[in-house]
Amino acid sequence: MSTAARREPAGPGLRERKKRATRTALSLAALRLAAERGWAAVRVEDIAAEAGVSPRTFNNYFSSKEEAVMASGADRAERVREELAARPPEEPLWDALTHAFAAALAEPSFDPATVLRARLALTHSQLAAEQVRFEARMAAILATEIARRTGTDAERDLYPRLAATLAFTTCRLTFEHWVRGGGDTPAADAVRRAMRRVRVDP
Amino acid sequence: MSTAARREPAGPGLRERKKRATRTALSLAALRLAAERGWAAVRVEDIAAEAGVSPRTFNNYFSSKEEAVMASGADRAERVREELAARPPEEPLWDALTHAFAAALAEPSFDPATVLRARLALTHSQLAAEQVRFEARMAAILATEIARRTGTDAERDLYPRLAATLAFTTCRLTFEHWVRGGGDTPAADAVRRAMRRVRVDP
DNA sequence: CGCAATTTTGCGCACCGCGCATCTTCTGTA
DNA sequence: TACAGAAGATGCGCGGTGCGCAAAATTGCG
Repeated sequence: MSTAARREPAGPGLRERKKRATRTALSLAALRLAAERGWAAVRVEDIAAEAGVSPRTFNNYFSSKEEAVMASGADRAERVREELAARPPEEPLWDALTHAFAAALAEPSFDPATVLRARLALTHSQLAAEQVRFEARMAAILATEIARRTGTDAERDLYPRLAATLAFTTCRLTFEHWVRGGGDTPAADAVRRAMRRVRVDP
Repeated sequence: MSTAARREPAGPGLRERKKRATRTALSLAALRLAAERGWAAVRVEDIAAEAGVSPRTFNNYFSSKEEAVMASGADRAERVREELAARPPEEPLWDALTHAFAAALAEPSFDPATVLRARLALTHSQLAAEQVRFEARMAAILATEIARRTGTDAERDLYPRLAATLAFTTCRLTFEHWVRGGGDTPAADAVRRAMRRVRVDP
């Protein structure tokens, strides 16, 4: 590569990159081990070994293995936020949400890990609970985006959080149903269809 | 009381009654201790002592303190199911759900423990997750009731579970919002208003 | 009363979450 | 480049948890 480093005014340094790498490594390791040998047979020690860090380090990133597994869904949730922000402001909110959630499940970048997480959540309610806990954090972020769009207050008004949470819940239930059904048709279509049947008025 | 025991053909015997008593005692003890000294300062050992049983017995009923706290909401959830079953069959589903959930929060039998659980769930996301896990079980039951009403299949169709879960979620978010706001107006009214803004078509 | 079924309890073990001290690695500056 | 301070990784240890197992206590029934 050329001698001159590119100008990256706020580019994350090595430290930050390593941190992110370790985090995703731990999360994916947890997911892989769970898929291989079953959730009950996965110990924190195993996850740490799989990711090449000490067991103590695991707890610097996650405070439970449940948290570790579900954290790998952050990318998808982040993409929902981006897609929503990219929708035209005059578009009705629920339509925009429908597009955003469907886009996050669209084909080209579809992540098979999402199916694994859904399968695990279906069979282990503790993981399902952790998934919802994770979604609640994402919904809070999405709520601020919704509040900005609709001119409401994410703190004082019920609407933004309600719309965000119901959208997440609809998407999750639809996806679970899609997984249960075998997943032959595109998941995004199923989500679009389900979202159209749900309405949340301001 | 009269010497002759009443005829209770399927009435729960002493054994079953004691079991239920122990279960609710443990659950309420957990809730009381959490309200008194804060969730972090409650150990399983304390809950067991408060309920007058051995620590080992606690785990015969609940596999975590989180589960114990939220289990005391079972009565309310059961009441929702009963109220829904009591609604006229020709009533639109979502209206029936609205009435059922509002009735479960109606004044005369309003249980202050519900507010305590909501407060705890607001400040401790682990408890919120457990609350959702609990609601998921209740939603599955409610879904069969909905399936019967709407002539759908609780297993194969998405609709019953979706409607049940969205109703529970709407009710929970509204109640949390109500608690956050101080809770001066009747909670049932807030739930009714929120439910009217949400629609789930079959 | 006495037996069978069920529940409670004590004990023990593997695992977990995390505070603390220490060591290693990275980053900004001269 | 050299270096000092910052930040992350690691080892250690402790209190707490979840649960299997077997003995003891309690309840139901004839």
